[in-house]
Amino acid sequence: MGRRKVQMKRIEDKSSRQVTFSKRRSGLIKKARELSVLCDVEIALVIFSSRGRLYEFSSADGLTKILERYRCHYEQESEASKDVNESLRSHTELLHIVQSQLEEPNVVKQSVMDLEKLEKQLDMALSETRSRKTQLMMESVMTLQEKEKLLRAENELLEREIAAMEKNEDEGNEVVIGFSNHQHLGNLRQQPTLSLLQ
Amino acid sequence: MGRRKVQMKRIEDKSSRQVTFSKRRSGLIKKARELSVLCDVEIALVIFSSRGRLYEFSSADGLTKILERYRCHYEQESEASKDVNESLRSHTELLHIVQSQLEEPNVVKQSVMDLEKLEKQLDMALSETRSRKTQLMMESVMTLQEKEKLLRAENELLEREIAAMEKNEDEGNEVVIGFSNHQHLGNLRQQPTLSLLQ
DNA sequence: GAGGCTATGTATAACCT
DNA sequence: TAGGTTATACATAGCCT
Repeated sequence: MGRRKVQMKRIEDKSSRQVTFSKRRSGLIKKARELSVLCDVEIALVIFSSRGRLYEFSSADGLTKILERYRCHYEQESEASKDVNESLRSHTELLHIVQSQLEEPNVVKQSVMDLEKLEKQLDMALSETRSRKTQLMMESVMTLQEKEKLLRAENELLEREIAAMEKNEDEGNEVVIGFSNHQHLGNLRQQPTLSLLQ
Repeated sequence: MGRRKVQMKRIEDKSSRQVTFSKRRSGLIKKARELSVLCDVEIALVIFSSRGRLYEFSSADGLTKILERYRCHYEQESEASKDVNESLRSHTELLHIVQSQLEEPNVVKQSVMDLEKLEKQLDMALSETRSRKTQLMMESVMTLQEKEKLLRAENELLEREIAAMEKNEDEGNEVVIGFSNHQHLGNLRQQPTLSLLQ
């Protein structure tokens, strides 16, 4: 879109990066606005410059309201909104189902009782997923606490050994404490960091 | 950008609006991604289709960063759950409206649109509460992981000292390795176990 | 409805002031 | 550092399958 094709990687030159940021930012916001107008959809766009300055576009009041909370602490919230959206997705999907049910002409006659039933089912599915997530996290925490305990134990053992060695040093004796098991937790070291929470 | 210049107003034809939405949406997300990469900035883009489906782009940062930044949002939790209750009430109310006006297609459609809006609000409130809980748990996990790291570091240090002592033993030399800092993580021991997850 | 095609309108990279 | 110009690369409107 310019004199030359540009590689899709961070622009190293600070000056051109700044210029590109300024130009493309306004371009992006313009396009966001166009999309929201042309297609009558709600859009929220948040851009944090590397210096922490916030630029945003929002077509919806609701989203603006949420984004306002982000404004006070700048960079913090781009991530948060992602998380929210993630949680949001499943529920939105369910809403979509409800919606399509409502829009189907033959289903319009469906009673609200049925709709409420459907919603209850959807809610159940949701809370199931939610509690599963919670469970995974709890397990992760428990495992980590267990690890901590083991590491502390090992640590204590090692310190005792050192203390014993020091003592023997002082007394001019040989070290007699065995070293056979201060590595008994070695396998722990090989375990990759838990990633249940991604 | 196409065969003809397009007026900046809502596209009335439903079909072309849908097509345009699809095409421009992907274009917008592509550009958002490019901007985040080229200029190394954080971007969050959220798009709700008129049917309530969510599309998003987010230049994601590390988990740790998210947690660090999320702390300031704690106060808003109670507010969020309040919103939830409020929205739930309105939601039920809307369902009743739908029920009472099932015979009138036009009104139903309008109510559905209202419902959709309300659902979105509800959804956001819910998500916020949910993600608040998630954040707390994740923070706990992160803290524990940090602890683990420190303990491992301490452990390694202790083992090195022992190895050094052993070596000196074998060579009949005195122990010369200092013990001044193998306790530098001692304060960690005094910290009570986190109990954020109760 | 999703993809592919092309003519055409836009965005923008490199310059310039 | 910002804003204007121009040559190009890119996005996409209208069509078709």
